[in-house]
Amino acid sequence: MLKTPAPIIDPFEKMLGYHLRRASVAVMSDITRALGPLRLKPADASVLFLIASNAGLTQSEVGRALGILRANMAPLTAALVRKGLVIRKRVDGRSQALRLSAAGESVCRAAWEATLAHEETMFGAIPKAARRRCIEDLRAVWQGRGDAESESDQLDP
Amino acid sequence: MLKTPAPIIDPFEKMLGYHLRRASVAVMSDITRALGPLRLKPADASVLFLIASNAGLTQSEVGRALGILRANMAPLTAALVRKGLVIRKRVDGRSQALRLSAAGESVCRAAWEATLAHEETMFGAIPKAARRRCIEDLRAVWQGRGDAESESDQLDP
DNA sequence: TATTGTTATACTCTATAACTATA
DNA sequence: TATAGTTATAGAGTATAACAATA
Repeated sequence: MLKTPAPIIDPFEKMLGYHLRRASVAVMSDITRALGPLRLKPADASVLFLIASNAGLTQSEVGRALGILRANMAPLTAALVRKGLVIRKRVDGRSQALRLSAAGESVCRAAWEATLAHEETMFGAIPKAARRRCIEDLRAVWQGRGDAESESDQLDP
Repeated sequence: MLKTPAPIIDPFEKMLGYHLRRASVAVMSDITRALGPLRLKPADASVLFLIASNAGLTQSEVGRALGILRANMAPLTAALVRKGLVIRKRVDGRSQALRLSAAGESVCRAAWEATLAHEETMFGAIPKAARRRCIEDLRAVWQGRGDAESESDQLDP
């Protein structure tokens, strides 16, 4: 008889929170890798995607929609401007409207392709209908205010 | 006519990865709050849960099962031992078998209750069957090796 | 030669506080 | 008085490298 290592009992078998966390870590790791060649981090790409769909949003509005604090939006946005991907325009004396430059549009399209490919890599095995249901359930989870830090202004209000 | 702020278009509507991330952040925030009174962080609780179900696992085995690096398991375990929740026993000259102390059992039970309550708070609106399917899909996502760092030894092999 | 446990350390993310200038 | 943007900084969490002791 071969001494096989005792199988580990999994106490997390029925915990959605645990699997959510592990999956999120794996997904973040893969999307980071996928965006690497474009010199974008996931947060950068999310900002590009959002202002591509909503030209003219201010920095604060973008931050609120994405759950990124103003204090962290400042250097993030500054870096995108410095790279020539995003254009800032004072609209109000204190607010900055954001839009993509031509280069930004191009990089944004590439990032979008990479993201779609990444989604297929990670979730391709999940039937589309199940994926859609999962998305709606998860949206309810994070929009349902388990959050404290949200100042009440998010996507899809 | 009242000037209503233009509704924001959501480019992440069909992205499972994005919703996974947002939900995970909300869930981590809430479980951190729920475990706070027990002076446990989520990683601490996950270690307690695992060795409660598998007394005698070594530090490295626990780390591999939970996706925590050996280098980070060392101070984490040391803190649990210092608090009197976990007992270390040299089993091999280099390996340490871990088990819960009586106090550890008690705190672990309380943490388990808190976690179940947290799961109901966060996911109570999702029907059990859908929750179960979601868990299985997510398990496949993170066990499916989108991961690089995993040294191939995880729960439920 | 590979593994365990450990220390030290670096890096990224996220959070808080404080400030200014506008509204 | 509240908001936008900014800076500085602190704190988690996670990562790598190196080492001693053991298998």
